[in-house]
Amino acid sequence: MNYKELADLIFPDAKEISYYEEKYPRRNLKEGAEVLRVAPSPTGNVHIGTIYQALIATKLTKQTGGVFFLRIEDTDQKREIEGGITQIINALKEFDLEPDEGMINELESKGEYGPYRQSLRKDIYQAYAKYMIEQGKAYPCFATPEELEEIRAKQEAAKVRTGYYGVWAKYRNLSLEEMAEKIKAGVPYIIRFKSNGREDRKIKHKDIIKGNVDFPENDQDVVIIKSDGLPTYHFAHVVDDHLMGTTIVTRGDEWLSSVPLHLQLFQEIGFKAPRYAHTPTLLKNDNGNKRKISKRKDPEAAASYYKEQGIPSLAVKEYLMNIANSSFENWRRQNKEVSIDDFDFQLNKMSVSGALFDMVKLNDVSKIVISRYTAQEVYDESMKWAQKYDNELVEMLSNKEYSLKVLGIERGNVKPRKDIAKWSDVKENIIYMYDEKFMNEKIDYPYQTINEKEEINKILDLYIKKYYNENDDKQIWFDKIKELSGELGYAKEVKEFKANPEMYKAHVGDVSTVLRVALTGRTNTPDMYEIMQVLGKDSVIKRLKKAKNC
RNA sequence: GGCCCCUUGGUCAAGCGGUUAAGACAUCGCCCUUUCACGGCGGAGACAUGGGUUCGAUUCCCGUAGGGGUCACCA
Repeated sequence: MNYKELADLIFPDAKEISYYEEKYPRRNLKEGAEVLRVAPSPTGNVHIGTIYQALIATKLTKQTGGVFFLRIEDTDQKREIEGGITQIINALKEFDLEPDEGMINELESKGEYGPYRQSLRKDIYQAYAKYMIEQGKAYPCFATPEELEEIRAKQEAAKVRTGYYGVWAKYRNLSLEEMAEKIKAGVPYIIRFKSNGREDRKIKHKDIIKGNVDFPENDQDVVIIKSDGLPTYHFAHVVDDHLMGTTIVTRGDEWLSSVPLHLQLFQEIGFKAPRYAHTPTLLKNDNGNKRKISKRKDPEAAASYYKEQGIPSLAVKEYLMNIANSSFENWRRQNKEVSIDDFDFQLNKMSVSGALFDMVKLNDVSKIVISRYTAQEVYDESMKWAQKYDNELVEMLSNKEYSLKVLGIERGNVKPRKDIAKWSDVKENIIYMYDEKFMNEKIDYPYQTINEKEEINKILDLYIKKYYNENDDKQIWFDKIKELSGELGYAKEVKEFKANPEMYKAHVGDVSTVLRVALTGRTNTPDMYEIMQVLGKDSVIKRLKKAKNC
């Protein structure tokens, strides 16, 4: 019995690896072009970290003329959920991060290096596992879960490292005949890597983000093919990223500690290893402690959360880009109108430590992003959001022509309004502009300085009868409010009032506030002149009268 | 516990042996001839800690503390 015969016994039908090496030739890309991928598992809610990785990958591949592909890592069938792949694809689409290659639905893919779904690549992994066995670099292991548990218990008692390595690897040194015999007898087994590493030797790794990191060599005989015939992550990573021509592996830094294993695997199987970039984890503040954003506990971990909240995906992307390269912020301020694609992203400028995901800052980014939208865009996006989450808003917006005017207030000028951070803010921001809402509601008018009913009515009356004219331009309109103020004993200028407070009842600002509150039911609104223009004469009069009669 | 990573204001962060230690968000004050949202100006606020190395350390080295990750037939 030799290695070849053992390999044939275990994988009788597996092809030679030369078949796959020819089928998936090295990519022919121009110098400097990078190939990156995002490789999520279809386990449910898409994690915001996946979006983060995809953002980085698209930036880098677009900048270098490379390829960005999506690979589905579904080798753990227990954790898989139905429709998981579709969710991932849709999430990437939502954020406008569509891959050049990869799965396009649950079963099909585009690109020459597929399948891009690991469970569909079983024969490929087995061919390479067979090759490893032929080389004497992998072997069948017959340890049962109980045996493994026993080994662990002994190791813990002896206070040594746990794991399947060295003298603890009890099936590693079985003779080939013994192995064959057990297999023929039907004893269950899995395939393990036969590590030649030594824990007392160091390997050096240069990570694009983390820099130089030294580790002890890997000496664990890790499982490469599980009992269901599918590979573990480690083996799939090595085979796939080799075959698919990945040049830079970006992944969360929870993977950093398996770099020694992966490098060793690449070397032993005879592939050139990719470069690695381990990205810092997105953290959140949990009662004063930082911790990883968790899919289970934190709603904001789900990529879908932002859509539900009505935060534009572009805002999320800009925020993430901010975390990735802090110079983005400065660049953005100087390049307000151009696409995020034009920003020159640098992997090696990423921070090495994890960043707290800051919703407040996201909010700010989002306000700026939305402030650049036209009224039409705000309308379309709000409507799209409302149709899913807020019927009342749909109802309001269905008066399109009017809504466009409302949303257009103080928009599109040099200093656009920045009061909407998410589409769910829209309703509250504009609801008072709709007569069918405003006129039928009981309004608590929050008058400020001037708050006696009689005085208020005097102002409103005089304004309606003598001063209000819907055709006035802004200057005249305001001059009239000043005159009205003067007529009733209020200072026409605030400064004037401050200089001689005893001479006046109050000032023009206070009078304006009365009008504002009467008109809108609130003290804080956008520019009152524009509001009155949008409302139109009938509505203005109606509203002032309603306030009077309250 | 072993191994590995990290540590600049409340948060994100520039910095890469000599700086008045940038900037953004948040916060506070003032201004922007009516509020708000903007915008402008300004304030408060930081190099975890102890040793080295050096003429000089936020920056380099070592220790300590704190935080994080990882040690599966999960990824």
